[in-house]
Amino acid sequence: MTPRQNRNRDRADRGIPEATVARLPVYLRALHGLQDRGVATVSSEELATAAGVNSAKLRKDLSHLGSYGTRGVGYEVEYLVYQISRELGLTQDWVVAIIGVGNLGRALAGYGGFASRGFRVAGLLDADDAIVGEEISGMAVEHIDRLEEVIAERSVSIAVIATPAGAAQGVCDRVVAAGVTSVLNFAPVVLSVPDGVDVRKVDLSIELQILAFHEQRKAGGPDGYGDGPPGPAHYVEAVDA
Amino acid sequence: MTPRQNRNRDRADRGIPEATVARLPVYLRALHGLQDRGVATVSSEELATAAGVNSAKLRKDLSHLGSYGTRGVGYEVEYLVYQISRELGLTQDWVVAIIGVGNLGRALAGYGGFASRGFRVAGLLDADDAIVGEEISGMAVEHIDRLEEVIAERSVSIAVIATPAGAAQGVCDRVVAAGVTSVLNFAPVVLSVPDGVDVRKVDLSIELQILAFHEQRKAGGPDGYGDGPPGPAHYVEAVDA
DNA sequence: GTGACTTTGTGCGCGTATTCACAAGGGTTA
DNA sequence: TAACCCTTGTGAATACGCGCACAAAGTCAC
Ligand SMILES: NC(=O)c1ccc[n+]([C@@H]2O[C@H](COP(=O)([O-])OP(=O)(O)OC[C@H]3O[C@@H](n4cnc5c(N)ncnc54)[C@H](O)[C@@H]3O)[C@@H](O)[C@H]2O)c1
Ligand SMILES: NC(=O)c1ccc[n+]([C@@H]2O[C@H](COP(=O)([O-])OP(=O)(O)OC[C@H]3O[C@@H](n4cnc5c(N)ncnc54)[C@H](O)[C@@H]3O)[C@@H](O)[C@H]2O)c1
Repeated sequence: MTPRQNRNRDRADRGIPEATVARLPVYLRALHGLQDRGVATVSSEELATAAGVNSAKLRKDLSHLGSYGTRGVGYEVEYLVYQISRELGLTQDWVVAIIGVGNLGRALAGYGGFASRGFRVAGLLDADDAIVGEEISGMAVEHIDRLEEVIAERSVSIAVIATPAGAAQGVCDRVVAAGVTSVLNFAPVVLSVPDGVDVRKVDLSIELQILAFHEQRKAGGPDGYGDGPPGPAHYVEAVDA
Repeated sequence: MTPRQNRNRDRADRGIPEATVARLPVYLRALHGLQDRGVATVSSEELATAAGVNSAKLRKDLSHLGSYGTRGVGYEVEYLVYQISRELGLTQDWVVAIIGVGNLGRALAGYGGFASRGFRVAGLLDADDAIVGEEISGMAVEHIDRLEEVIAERSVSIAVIATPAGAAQGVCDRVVAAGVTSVLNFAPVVLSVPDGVDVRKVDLSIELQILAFHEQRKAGGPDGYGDGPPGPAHYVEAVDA
């Protein structure tokens, strides 16, 4: 009603639900797809379908950033892209270092999906002298001893850990000590970090196990095979008697 | 109280919360670590710490599988490993096919963490003739044209999609048509599948964007920089007037 | 055998997330 | 200008997950 429309970010302030934050990148991706197809305006229904969510959820998510839609019309794609990008912090570049340049590390190093979202890989570090010096995707692998220097000199703000599990906590402690407060961990270990540091993990093995659980259910469930657990003798008490 | 202890899986039947299922693999990993160190018994407190969760949550999670602890003592590591493995369906092997053998696909192909959990990679498929025939980790890459045969002949039950985004939905449709009901997707697209098919996605870019969001918050939030959006002219209405 | 001690299993209250359903708001057309 | 249509933004209801706190249940020492 007020002629002077309230400034941007109306209720955006603090407190966007974590579940919403996790979906914003999905909306953003869908919006980029619409942009590429030259679509200028999109309804919550269409965008929700493209993002694979319920349209009410989409609207509520977007409402957390402010009132950026037009009733009766929908959302302006370009504007929404900008607002979500800003909210996620993608209007600036983020400097990433990848630690552990093995099978996975080098796949990550060459991945184009990083740069296109404003994540700039500024360092590849490894402990193996046979790998140090090697050039991967136009960048030389450096020795892990230089970790602290690299982080400080290049203002690394996100560390990607792709070392074996045993080395991950040690590496994590070092990057945190060096001032990094965001870590993406691929090693199958629970990293412990001080308050104020965010860790996100990607664990393939866990994903497969979750799939296996559901797959088993579809196939008839764990009740499907009649014989009890083939465990050691002292477990029989739990079976019957 | 009943002398005849109720059969295994007391309330295990149907209905283990999804959140619990997602944590069981973490507990399992922690338990394997304890096994390697020769620990025979563990309390919920210890295991919870190792798994990075609250001990009450751990106990409640385990209670969904049945009453497998001993009050005053804790849980027998070996027995718990077996029960969780059984619940997750890891007492049998699962046959996996990896589709798209690029940077990421070949990292996955050589990953030892699969086999150690009972996931057997039985096929590597790609559309690029330059890659087909190549041997990776002791397995020859096959042409995507043979997808349906491979799935049928080797009883593939889990498909891992590591193709470019544009090809993912097409590949997904084919594996689903071929009878696969579990898909792990690395391509940055929302896959649409019929009911009864489970899709889990791993999206690095999303993880980084979530980290960026929190990183930005720590640095002072989106209110940190005073100038309004540098957007096109027709957005100024939303800025002020 | 008994009592003290330890740890499980869970009832309960709380906060968060999801979904429905609709009034309010803006565009559009005659 | 006015009536109509479409879509947003959100109140309210529901479902879900989390963690505290404690009684029940078992062990262990003596
Ligand atoms: N390859 C996959 O597909 C895959 C999948 C899921 C999880 N992972 C996990 O990702 C991690 C890396 O996997 P990978 O297959 O690339 O392993 P890898 O053995 O090929 O590579 C690990 C690299 O880390 C380096 N490294 C070891 N200790 C280090 C240290 N202290 N500092 C710096 N670098 C160090 C090694 O020299 C090696 O180059 C592992 O924890 C693995 O469990 C891998
Ligand atoms: N590399 C990474 O670190 C990384 C990280 C996150 C996500 N991803 C995603 O994973 C996917 C694969 O990434 P990548 O870096 O390995 O890409 P890539 O280009 O190196 O490999 C893709 C492979 O898929 C094959 N392919 C293309 N169309 C196919 C089809 N219809 N059927 C079968 N195979 C086909 C190509 O021949 C190629 O070998 C992409 O969607 C990418 O966005 C990759």
